[in-house]
Amino acid sequence: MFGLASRRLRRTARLVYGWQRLRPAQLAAMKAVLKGQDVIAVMPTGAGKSAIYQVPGALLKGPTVVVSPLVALQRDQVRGLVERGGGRAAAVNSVQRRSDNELAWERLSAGEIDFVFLAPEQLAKDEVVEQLAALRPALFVVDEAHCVSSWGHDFRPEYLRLRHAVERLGRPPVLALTANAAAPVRKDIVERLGMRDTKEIVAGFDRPNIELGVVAFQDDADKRRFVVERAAAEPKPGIVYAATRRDAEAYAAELSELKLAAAAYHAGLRAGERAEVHDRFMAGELDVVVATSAFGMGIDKADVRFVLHASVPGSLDAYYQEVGRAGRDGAPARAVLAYRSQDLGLQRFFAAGGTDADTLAAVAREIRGGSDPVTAADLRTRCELSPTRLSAALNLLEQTGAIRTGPAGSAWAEPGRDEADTVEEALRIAGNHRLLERSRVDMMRGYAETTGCRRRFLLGYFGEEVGVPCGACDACLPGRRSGSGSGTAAPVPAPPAPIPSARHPYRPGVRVEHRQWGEGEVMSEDDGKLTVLFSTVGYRTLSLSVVTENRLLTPVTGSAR
DNA sequence: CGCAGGGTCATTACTGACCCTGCGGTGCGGTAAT
Repeated sequence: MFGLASRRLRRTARLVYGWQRLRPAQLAAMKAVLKGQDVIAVMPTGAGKSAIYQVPGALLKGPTVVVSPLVALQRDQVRGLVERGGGRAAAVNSVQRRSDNELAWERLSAGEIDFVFLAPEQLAKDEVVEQLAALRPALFVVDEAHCVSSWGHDFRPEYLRLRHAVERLGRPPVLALTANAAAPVRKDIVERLGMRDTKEIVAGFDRPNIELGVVAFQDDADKRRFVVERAAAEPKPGIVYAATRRDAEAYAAELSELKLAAAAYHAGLRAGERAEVHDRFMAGELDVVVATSAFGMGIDKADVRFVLHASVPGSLDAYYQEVGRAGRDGAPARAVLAYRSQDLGLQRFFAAGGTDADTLAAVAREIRGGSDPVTAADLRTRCELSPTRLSAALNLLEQTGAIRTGPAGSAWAEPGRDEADTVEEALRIAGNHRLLERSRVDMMRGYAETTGCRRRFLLGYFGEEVGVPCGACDACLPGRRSGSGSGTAAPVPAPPAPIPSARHPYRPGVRVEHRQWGEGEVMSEDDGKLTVLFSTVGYRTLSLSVVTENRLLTPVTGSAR
C-alpha cells in the first residue's frame, strides 16, 4: 500500500506541473485529499499550498471547485494554472464578460476544465449550485480559508453559507487552505464549513529571517514622526500598514514630500488607481506602499524588506499575515510595530461588531411583519441600515434557526418562534463572538507589551514552541529594545520573578480546566505569564505564580498534544 | 474606544476649556444613470 498514492501524486506533479519535488506536508495533505478525507492545511505562503489541490485535482474524476475571496486573485490563479497546467481552469464571476462565464460553463460540461474558481457569493445562487452539482465535483476547496472566520460573521456572510453549498454538491471532500490560522480560527473554519473527521496539517510558522520589533509611544505626534522617519530609513521596498484610509493618505503624502516613491492603497480608491499602485509596487517602481488591510492578499513580492505598522491591527493572526509579506526571498527583513495602547480602541470598536439589541429587534420585527419573504433592499430602507450592518444582523438571526434567508438576501421567519427569544438568542451568539474577538485584541496587546521574546510569544499563539533566545527580535538582540528614541516610550512593568518551567506542568499544548472558564489549552508561557485559550471565553493571560499558588488550573490528564 | 471638528460658554479681548456628534476596515454582485 505504502507509496502507491505518493508515486501517483509525484508523477502528476512532475508531468503536469513540472514540479520535481513535493514537501512532506504537501504530500501528506494530498494523500488525505485523494483518499476523500476533509483536510485543513495551514502553511506559510511560499510553501506550496495551491499544489495541495492542483495535483489531486488533476487526478480526480470530476472538477475541483475552488472558492477564492477576490476576483483579482481568481484571475491570477487561473492564469497560473493555464501557464503551468495546460489551460484546464476558468473562473466564474460578475467582473468578467457574460460570454466568458458562459464559455466556462460550456467547457466545464464538456469536461475540458479541471478547476473552477468562484467567490462565495456565486455559491449563494441557486442556478450556480445546480449547474455545479450536475457536474459532480470531486473536490471542494476553500482558499484563504481564514476569510470564513474573519469575514463570514458580518462582512461577507456567504462564507458562513458555504456548508449548504457543499451539501448540495453531494458533499465532496472539503479542503481548507490558509497561511494563517491560530487554534480558534481553525476550529471556526472546520465548524462553519461543516467539515468531518478533519485531518489537520499545520506546517511551521516561523520565518526566522524576519526580525521582529516593537517601539512604544505615549504621544501620537511622536509616533507619527517615528513612522515617517523609520519608513524613510529602512531598505526598500516596504509596506506601511495604517488603521484608517485617512492615515494611509496622510503618511503617503508625508513620505512623498521626502522625495520617496510612495503611494496610498485602500478600498476607497477607484479600481484603476488600486490596480496602478499594485502594479507599480510589483514592478519595483514604488519604495513604499502605505495601506489599510485592503492591501495584501494575492501580493506575492519576494523582496519586501520591511513591514512597518503605524497602528496595531486587531489580532495576531492579522498582524502575522501582514508581517509575512516581508522577506519571502529569505533575505533579512524587518517587522516593526509602532505601538500606542490607545490605538487598541479602534480595534476594540471593530471587534464589537456593531449589532445591538435594538437593531436585531427592528430587523426581526420587519421580517415577522409579513408572511412572505422580505427582500434585503426593503429591510435596509425600513430599518435604515447599511448593507454591512444589515447582513451582520441577518446572520445572527439566521444562526438562531428562527429566521431563514434565501436567494438575493431575502429573509423569512420560521413559524411558531417567539420573537423576543429569537432576539435574545441572537444577542447571546453575538456576545460570545464579541468576547472571542476582544480576547484576540488582548493577545495583540500582549505581544506589543511583552518583555520577553517576541517570536516565542507570536509562535506560541499559533501553537508552536520556540527556543529562546530566538536571535531575531528586540528582546533577544542586544541594543534593539530602543523605546521611541525621544524619551517617550511607555513605561514597562517589571516582570514577576520567573518560575523554572521544570517546576510546573503548564507546557504549551497541555489541556487544563478552570473553575469558572471551563476547559482550555495552554498556548504559551512567557515572562511568568501563561496564555490559555478557553473554548468559552477565548484567550486569557494568567500569572504563573498566581496560578500555581492558588491552583487555578487543573491539568486534564492524558491530554498532551 | 479614541479622535477630530464644530459649537458654546465664560470671561474679559483673544483664548481656552468644555461638551456633543460623528466617524472609523475588509468585497462581492447587480442596477442605474450616462
